[in-house]
Amino acid sequence: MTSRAVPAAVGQILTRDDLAGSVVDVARGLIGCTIRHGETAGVIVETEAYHESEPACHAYVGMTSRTRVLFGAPGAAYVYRSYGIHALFNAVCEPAGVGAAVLIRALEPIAALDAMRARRGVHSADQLCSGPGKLTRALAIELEHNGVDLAHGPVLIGAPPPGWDDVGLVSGTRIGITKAPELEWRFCATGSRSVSRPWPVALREAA
DNA sequence: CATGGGATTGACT
DNA sequence: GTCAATCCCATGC
Repeated sequence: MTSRAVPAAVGQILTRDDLAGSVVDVARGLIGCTIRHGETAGVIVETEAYHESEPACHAYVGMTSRTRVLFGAPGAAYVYRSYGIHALFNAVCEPAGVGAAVLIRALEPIAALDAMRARRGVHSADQLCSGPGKLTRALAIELEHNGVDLAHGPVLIGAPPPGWDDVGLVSGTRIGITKAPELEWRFCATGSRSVSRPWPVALREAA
C-alpha cells in the first residue's frame, strides 16, 4: 500500500442529504464519521441530538438571530459560545424549517496531533478532544464557522474510515442540561477512551 | 439598556 | 465534590 495522505483517511465527504434525516438517527449515524479542519482531524465518538420540540434545544424558543442557522438547510455548522468561554460545534439536521442539530461531544484524534497538543497544552491523545469544548479548541473551530456548509468546508464531515464503519454504540441521557433530562439522545462509541465524562451507564458496565 | 441563563472546563478542596 | 472564568443573546423594563 502506498502511503496514505490525510484526506484519504477522512473518508467520503458527507452531503446535505446525509444530514437531512431525523436528528436522532443522524446523531447515531455520525458515530465513527470524521471531522476535519485544516490538517487536524478526528473520528466522532460521542454525539447528542437536539430538536426544536424539546426545551433543551436552542431552537425551542423559535427562530431568532441566534437560532437562524438551526432552522436553515441541513449540513450547516452551528457554532455557539457556551459559558462565555467555549465554542461548541453542531451539525444542523432535518429539512430546512425544522430546528435541529447534533452536538459533537468528543473525537478520537487521527491527524495533526501535534497541532492539537500545541493548542490544548496537553499531551495525552485521549484527552485532546474528549469534550465538546476541547475538540473545538484542538481543531481551531471558532464562532466564525457558524453557518458554514459542512460539504464544502473549511470544516468538513466525512464517512467512517476503515475499521470505523461498524463501531458499537451505547446510548444514554444527555449531559449538562437541566431541561428534558430524560431523553436518551446521547450516543457513544464503545471502546473509545476519548468519550467525555461521565460515561453513560452502559459504557461503564462494559468497561 | 440591564440582567441573567447557559449544551463547559480546569483548578481546587 | 465545589467553584470561578467569561460571552453571547433572549428577555424585560
